[in-house]
Amino acid sequence: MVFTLPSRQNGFPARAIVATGTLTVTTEDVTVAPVMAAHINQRPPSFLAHLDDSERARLLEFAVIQELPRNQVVFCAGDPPDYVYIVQSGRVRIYHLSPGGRVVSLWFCVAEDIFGLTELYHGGHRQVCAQACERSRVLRIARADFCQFLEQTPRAALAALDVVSMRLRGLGRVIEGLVESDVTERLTQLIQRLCLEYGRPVGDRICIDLRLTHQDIADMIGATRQTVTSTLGELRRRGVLTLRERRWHVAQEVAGTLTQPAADSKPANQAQIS
Amino acid sequence: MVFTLPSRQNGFPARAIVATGTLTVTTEDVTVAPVMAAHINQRPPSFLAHLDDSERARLLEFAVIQELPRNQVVFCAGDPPDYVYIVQSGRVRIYHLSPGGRVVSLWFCVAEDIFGLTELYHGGHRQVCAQACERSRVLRIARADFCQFLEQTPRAALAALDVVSMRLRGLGRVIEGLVESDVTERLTQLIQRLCLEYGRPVGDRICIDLRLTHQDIADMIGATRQTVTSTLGELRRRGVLTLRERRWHVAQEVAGTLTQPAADSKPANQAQIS
DNA sequence: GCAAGTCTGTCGGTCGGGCGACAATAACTG
DNA sequence: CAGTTATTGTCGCCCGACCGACAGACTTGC
Repeated sequence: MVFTLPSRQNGFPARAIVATGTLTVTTEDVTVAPVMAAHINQRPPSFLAHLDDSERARLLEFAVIQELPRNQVVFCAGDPPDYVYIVQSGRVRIYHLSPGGRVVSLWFCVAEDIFGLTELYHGGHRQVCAQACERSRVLRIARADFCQFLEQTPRAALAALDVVSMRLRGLGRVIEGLVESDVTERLTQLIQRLCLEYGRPVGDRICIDLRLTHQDIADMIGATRQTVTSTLGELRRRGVLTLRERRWHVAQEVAGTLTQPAADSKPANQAQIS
Repeated sequence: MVFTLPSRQNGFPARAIVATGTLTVTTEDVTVAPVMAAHINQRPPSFLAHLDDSERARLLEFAVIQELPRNQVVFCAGDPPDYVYIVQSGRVRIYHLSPGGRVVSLWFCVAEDIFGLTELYHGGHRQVCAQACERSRVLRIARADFCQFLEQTPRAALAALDVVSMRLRGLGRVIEGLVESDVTERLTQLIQRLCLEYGRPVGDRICIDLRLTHQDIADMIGATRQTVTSTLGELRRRGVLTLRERRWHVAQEVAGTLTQPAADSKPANQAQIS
């Protein structure tokens, strides 16, 4: 059973293995200069990582393992939110399907990430769609069970709050980028974000074990496939990006130019007291 | 002490009283045809509304009342997240200040809304700014106290989760709009959203007790002030909006066109099984 | 291993909307 | 009430990016 989306005739091709050790790099991955190395894998602790062993064991009693073939849709906007999911392996894309048929990727879930909990309470129907980017395995937990677990496990509820907060902050940044920046800048910021969250140091560079098509990237930064292609090409031509042995390298000075995660917001704009 | 932002020389002028009874309409408010009336004030229950009396009382023991003059900045991106706030009266804007000095409004907090909790745990510094749109009163709770309260009060933690989830969904929709729609559409959707969240039935129409400048609106939908002005004017000219006695009226068929809150996502895009 | 399908790369045409500028009106403030 | 400041309304220029189209490279499945 393979799903096909209206906006493109094939399924989603990205199928990297992320955040776990194994990785199969077949075509492209993104690499960054050493200046970034210190910040690599600053990926926030996942939901499961917040729990201790006994809590985790208790939660997993409710769980059912579900195998997802590539491109399998887990749920779709409008579905009743009957389950919560935790990724064991693989990668799941959370996205909107706009009325125009456009895919708008919001974020990816990798190992240990939880998804589907946003609509738990007053959510009504699902607001977003979830689809496996690659062959994946997820744990499925019934909504009622999960709610009960959260009520009995304060730390878990706070963990969930933390995860959702993190995503909220992420989307805020995306909005800021969409409003403020042009495609080149959004693309640069995306590369940096991917480095920080999914980067893995390889020699003096950082490798991202994602295999995203230009269309995937376009869906993430709100651009068209063509623009992404040409912008990527232009960055390469300008020396900002270089493509060697099918791997992307980012020039050091550019990585420096990119805004750092925490301390960037303050300096540029100072409110004046009158 | 009045704050002025670099991007505009004056402060923020919006100063409506919202969601509580009192209202001072001086210039403009938005009104919608009766078709919407059934959905008015579908504003999700606020954080405080989730709590019972004893829980609320216990929380308020930690609280300190803080009066905010108009345009007072509560916190700014980069600040340490030492407090959580609950609005008692007035209105607080949560926004990003982009490197270019642009204001990007994410959402507003009105009576009983909580804000500043997104950075409670792994947030590091504040990611967003908060500023009183008008004279407001907020309750300030120290971070440690609030954390402790959440740990001891599972329902409160879930309430917080619910509130943050709601906002997450909201931002997802905003992103979808930014990617998919042009300014006219985004503006229409904004008006509808405002009707649903802040609308108050007046006669056969619905009144929004917000006083937003075109600039405010532009900051919310990612457009320029000029474009908002002309788009608003064009909608009026096309009969979609009419400005009578300084109040906006939305034609009924247009209100019908607008996507309804819950059941809109399904019909347009159906994934095909291959 | 060949054929079908997918992805990358490139090129004009077109246009929405940003930007600067300026006038007119409305809203505050002393 | 008068002067100042904020807000609305309008215009023209111009650029970034969308859109359609197509060729070549790569991947995948039979």
